[in-house]
Amino acid sequence: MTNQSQPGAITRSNLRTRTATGDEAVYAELYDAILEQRLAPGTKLPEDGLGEIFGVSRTVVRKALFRLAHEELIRFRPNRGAIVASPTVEEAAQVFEARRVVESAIVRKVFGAITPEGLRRLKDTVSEERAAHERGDRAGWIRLSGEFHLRLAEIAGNRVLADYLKALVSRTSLIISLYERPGNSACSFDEHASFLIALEANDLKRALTLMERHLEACEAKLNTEEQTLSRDLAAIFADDARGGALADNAAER
Amino acid sequence: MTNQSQPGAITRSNLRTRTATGDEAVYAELYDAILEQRLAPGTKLPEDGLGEIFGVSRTVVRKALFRLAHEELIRFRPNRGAIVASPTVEEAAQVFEARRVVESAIVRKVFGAITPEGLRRLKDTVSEERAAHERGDRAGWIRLSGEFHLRLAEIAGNRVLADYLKALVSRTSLIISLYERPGNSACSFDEHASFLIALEANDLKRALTLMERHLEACEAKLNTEEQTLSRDLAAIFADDARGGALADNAAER
DNA sequence: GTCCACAGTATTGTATCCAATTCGATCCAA
DNA sequence: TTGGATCGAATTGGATACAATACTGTGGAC
Repeated sequence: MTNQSQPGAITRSNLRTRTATGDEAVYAELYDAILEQRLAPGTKLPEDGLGEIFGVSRTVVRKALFRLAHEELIRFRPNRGAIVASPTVEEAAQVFEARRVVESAIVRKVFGAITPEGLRRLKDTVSEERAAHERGDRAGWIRLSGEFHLRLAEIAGNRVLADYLKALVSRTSLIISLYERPGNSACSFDEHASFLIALEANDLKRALTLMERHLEACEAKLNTEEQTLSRDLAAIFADDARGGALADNAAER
Repeated sequence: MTNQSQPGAITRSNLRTRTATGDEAVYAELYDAILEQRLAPGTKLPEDGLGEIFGVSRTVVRKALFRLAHEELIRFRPNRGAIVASPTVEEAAQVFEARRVVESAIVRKVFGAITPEGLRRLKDTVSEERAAHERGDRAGWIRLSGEFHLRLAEIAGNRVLADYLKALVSRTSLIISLYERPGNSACSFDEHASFLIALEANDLKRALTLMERHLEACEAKLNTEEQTLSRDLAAIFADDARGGALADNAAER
C-alpha cells in the first residue's frame, strides 16, 4: 500500500501516500525488508535511490536511515552512505546475552501479570507462527517468531524494557540472516509452545529455564565460524573459486 | 573546517568548537546540558535558535535533536518543535526497574572480569565523585555518579548492554532533575564505595544486594507525588500563589 | 607490463528556500 | 465585557541547491 508504482522514469509522479509523516513509511519499509531478510547485510542504501523509489526527497530518507542506524540495523560509513549492518560474531553473542538478561526479567514480570486474555493471545501467536511455517511463509514466520517475545514483553507491562527488547529482537533477526545455517530454522515455535505450557501451569522456574534454553538454542543453531571467514577479504582472495555474487556482498563491508 | 566565516550578522560570534562533524558537537552540548540539569524539562529547543548559537544550520541541529529524541531525552511535538522531555512517574519507575535488571546482570559479569586495574579505576571514579561533591560541583558530581555505573558496564565487557545502560543512566539523570527533593542528593557515592568493598572481597551476593539497594535508594529519594500534582494544571490554578517561572514550565507540557 | 597520478563521476554532508501548520493577537459582534 | 472568528507572526516539515569527499577508470611514465 505504501509503494505502488515507482516506474522510475518520470520520477516523483508517484502521488504522496497519505501516510501521516512520510518518513515513517520509508522507515517501516526498510525495517520490514531487513527483518524479513529481503535486504541482505552489506547492501548499500543510497539516499537518492531510495528517495526515487518511495517518491520522497533525500531529507525524509535520511530521517528514516538515522532511525535505523540508531537501532544498529544499518551502519553509516562517513561520506560513503549507509549499508545494512553486518554484526560481528562478538556482537551477536552480546545481543543474545542481552536478550537472556532482559527476557528473564520479562518472564518474571509476566508471571505476575498474565491474564486469560493475554494467555490466549500468546497462544494465537504461536498458532500463527506454526501456520506461517507450514505454508512456507518464511518472512511471516520470522516476523511472528519475534512478535511472540514482544507480546510477552507487552504483558510484562514495562514499556522501557519492551522497547529495548524490540530493538534486540530486530538485531537478532539481522544476526540470524547473517549466520543462519541453510537447513536449520533458527527460532522454533515448538519452544514457544512449551514455554506457554509452563506459564499456564504457573511454573516460573521451569518457564525461566525454558526461555533461557530457547534463546541458547537459537544462538547455537547459528554458524558463527564459516561466515566469519567468508567476510574476511583475505579468505576470499585465497579461495579464488568463489563466485562473484558473494564477493560483491563481502566487498561492501 | 566545515563552518568558519560566513560573514552575515554579528550574532554567532560564539567561537566554534573544532569538532569534526558538527552535529556531534551540538548533540554533545545539549546532552551535557540536559544531564547536568542546566536545561530543565519542558524547555523549548527551537531549531533556529540553536543553529544561531552553535553557528550551524537547522539541518545539523535537527540531526542532533533526532538523536536526543531517540534516546528519549527530548520529545518532538508535531509541528511544534522539541522540548526537553518530562518523564512521567510511571516511566520513571520503569526506567529504574530496567536499570535494576541490567545492572544486576552487569554486576554478575563484573565479578568474572574484574582486574586490579579495573578496580583501581572504579575507586578513582568514586574519589572524583566525592571530590566533586565536596567542592560543590553539582554538575560534575551528577556526571561522575553516572560514570561509575558506566565504567562498571565497560568492565563487564558487553557493549550492547553497556550502550543500553548509558541510555538508561541519561534518562535517570533527567528523572532526578524532575523529581529530586530539594535537599536530598539522589545518588550517593558512599553506596558506590560500599559496593566496591564487596567487589574487592569477591562477595557477589552482597554486591548484588548493595547494587539493588543503591538503585532503590536513588528511586526512593525522589518526590513522585507532589510533582505529579504540580504538573496538573488544575492544581496550579487552585494554588495561585505559585510563581510565574514554574507555571511557564508546566505550560510547556 | 606494472605502478602511480590525475581527472571524472557519483554520492554524501550541509545550507538555504518554500510551503504548511500552529499559536497568539486583534477586531468585531452580541 | 465576553465570545468567537479572522488575520498575522513564528516555527516546523520538506525539497532543492551547492560544496566536499570518496570511488572508478584512463593515461602516462618507468
